[in-house]
Amino acid sequence: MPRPDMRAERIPQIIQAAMIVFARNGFVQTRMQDIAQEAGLSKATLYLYFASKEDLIVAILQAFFEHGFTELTALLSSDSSVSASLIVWTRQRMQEMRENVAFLSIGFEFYAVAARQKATRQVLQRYYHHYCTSIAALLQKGIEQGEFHSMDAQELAIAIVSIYEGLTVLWMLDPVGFDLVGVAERTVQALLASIAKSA
Amino acid sequence: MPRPDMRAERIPQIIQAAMIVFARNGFVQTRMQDIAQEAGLSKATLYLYFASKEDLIVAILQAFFEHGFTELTALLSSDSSVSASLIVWTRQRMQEMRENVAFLSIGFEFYAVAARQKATRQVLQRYYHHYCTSIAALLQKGIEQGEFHSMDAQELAIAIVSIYEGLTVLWMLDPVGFDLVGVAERTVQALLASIAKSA
Amino acid sequence: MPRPDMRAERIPQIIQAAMIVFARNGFVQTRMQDIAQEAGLSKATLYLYFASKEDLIVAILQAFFEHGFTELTALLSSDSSVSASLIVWTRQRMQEMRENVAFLSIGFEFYAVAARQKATRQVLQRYYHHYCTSIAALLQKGIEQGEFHSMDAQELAIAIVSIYEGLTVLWMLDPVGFDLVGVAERTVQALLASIAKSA
Amino acid sequence: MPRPDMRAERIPQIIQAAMIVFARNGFVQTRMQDIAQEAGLSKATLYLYFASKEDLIVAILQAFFEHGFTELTALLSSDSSVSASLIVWTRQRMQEMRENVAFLSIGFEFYAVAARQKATRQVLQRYYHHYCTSIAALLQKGIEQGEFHSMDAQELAIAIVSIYEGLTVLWMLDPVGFDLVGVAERTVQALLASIAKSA
DNA sequence: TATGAATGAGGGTTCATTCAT
DNA sequence: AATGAATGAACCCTCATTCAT
Repeated sequence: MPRPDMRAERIPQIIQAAMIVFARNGFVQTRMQDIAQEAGLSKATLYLYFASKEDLIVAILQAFFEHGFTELTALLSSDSSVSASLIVWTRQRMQEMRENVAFLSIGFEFYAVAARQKATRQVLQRYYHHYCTSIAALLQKGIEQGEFHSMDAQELAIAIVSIYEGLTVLWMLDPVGFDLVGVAERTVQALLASIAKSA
Repeated sequence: MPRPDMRAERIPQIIQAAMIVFARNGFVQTRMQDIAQEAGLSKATLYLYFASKEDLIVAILQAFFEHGFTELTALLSSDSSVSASLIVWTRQRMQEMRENVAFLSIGFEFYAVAARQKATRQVLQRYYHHYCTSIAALLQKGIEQGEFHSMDAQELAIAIVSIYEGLTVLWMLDPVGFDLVGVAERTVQALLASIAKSA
Repeated sequence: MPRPDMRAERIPQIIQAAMIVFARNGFVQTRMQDIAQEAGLSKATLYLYFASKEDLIVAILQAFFEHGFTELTALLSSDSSVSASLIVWTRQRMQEMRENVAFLSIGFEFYAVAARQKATRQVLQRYYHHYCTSIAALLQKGIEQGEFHSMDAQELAIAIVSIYEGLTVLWMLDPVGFDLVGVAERTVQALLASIAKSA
Repeated sequence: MPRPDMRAERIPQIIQAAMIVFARNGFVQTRMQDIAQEAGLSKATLYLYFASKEDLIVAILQAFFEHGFTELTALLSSDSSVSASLIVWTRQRMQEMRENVAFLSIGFEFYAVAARQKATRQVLQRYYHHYCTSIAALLQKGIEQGEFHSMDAQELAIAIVSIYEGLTVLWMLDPVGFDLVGVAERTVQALLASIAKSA
């Protein structure tokens, strides 16, 4: 078993390589050999750091879906209006999608795995639950500050996150068909308008 | 090559069986043997009707993404208001999703394949383009009939379809977390309200 | 089981078709389907006339290597000199090779099978034994008629037949490299000259 | 990809094993499993050294038909008479055939393949062309040294090589029927006698 | 007599994983 | 710590053969 400092160097190197080839060819069609080659290591070396291909996929699952939403919760203490905050968040989020377009296929493949495998589904469920709850907290703040009418904040949060996910799918299919960031912004804007107290 | 009447019987039988096991195990992990067993046929018989596993997947791709939107275009000649029509459509569509939950994973797997493969991407792109265009036509009718303010019908259609897709993802992850049909209806309602003339 | 008259029609039809595709693709690579298609019949029909692919190959083996040498033995009663007879035979035999070039590969494949399988080897052995013996009888006649010196007729016959076989191999490899008939004639001529009594 | 020194060990080992089972069962009927077993390796290991069964057959084709004729060309500078040289060569060649009788079927199978496949045919054609040309050079030397009358050396070379090939076929069919080496020697002797000057 | 339909038994090739060095 | 070498377990696809009609 490699020493900690070696692991700290190799593990991100391998995950990075795996993501590149997984994105290109899918989890199952990607061979350990492909990952090794992309990482500039030998196949056997991968097994020093990950017990199996499955383990490596789990590590990537975590990298994708097990981070917090610090930026989002930070907006809770922002001075801006909630509407403005959410629009900023929407823009940032969509820009991020656009920049990571090369890895979108990995996310979609995780959707497919989640739809059949409980363990993966739970990871994604926690992630999106946390995500929606963070958005809902913002919306709740808007209600409390008199910016919005009273409404089901959790439900609207789900709708907003759904828009992010759904637009990403359509945009992946036809990246020049519409402006991902613009449509997202305007759609969220429209939903917020529907709950805004007459300014 | 089997006769047309035999093909008419076997092909749906095989596609049905394939969808069941593909949904359970994914395209790549599913063995032709599994499909044969599910269909109550021998492996070799599958090859009388489909030249390869690839071909069978393409047939399912078409079953999923190459039908028209006759019900949707029928709404164009409906006497109801466009808003009412769209809500009805939304409800039907989401109920359909709920009923076909067992096959959702196939759809997600096609997203993943589409993100990597141009041919599959083009099929889905055509499908969603047609879908959005059909919705946009309805919205346009609403504008012309004075039901809606003028707006970018295509963009709003994209937003609506995105809501369908995005909500389906979140709901698949947590089917008891929210009411798929209800949230969809109310979210679409809210978007339509934002363009409605004189409420 | 088909009636005799049907068999008399179908069996040559099938053998003919089989020879064409066997010549093109070899025994093992040729599928019963290929033979059926070439014969304009269905696969199952072949089995009405031949119990197995093996049986069909045996039938072709017989067609190739189980006929007599009536023309050759006829030369025994010819008035011509043995030398002249053998030259004529050589010419005819080589012309025949040239005309049946399309089927040469079948003969070579039988050599290969004979080299590994006793049963096939015995068929070919009988054939060539008979062939050499017929030639030897002619040579013997030449000795008795005072045309040739005494010599080992069987051995010279083997040499002559070997020349036929060997030249055919080389000519198949490079049909424009030399004149099959001419070289065969002149070589046999040279061998006969070496045993001719000074005319 | 294994290192050169490992390859140098494994490749001959595999080729040797393949030749043994190919000779016994033919190219197509031989399974990679059979070769692996004969070589004492696993099936998958074969694929570390040969990309396919086809590749392995090509390697054997080369081993059979792509070596030079150094011994033969060496005879060009011999002091012996050309006749004596050719008789020595004939004897050596036939003894070699007798010793490698176990592999004769491979050679015949290559004839069959050559008769159907241009690529293989070209390899054999080059081989025999080179072979005949080397013999012809010897004969030409005999002419120039006054040992032989003028004649078509290339044609006679073809005849001599044909005798080797043809006799091998007949001898394979009936190894006790005649003395391969003796008949070859005496037949070549007879042909040489027919062109010898003043014996 | 003929064949459409079906299938059991394979065979070539791939690949995740292991292990000796 | 790293890897060259090896392999067991699969998996797709093929094909000779059978049989009901």
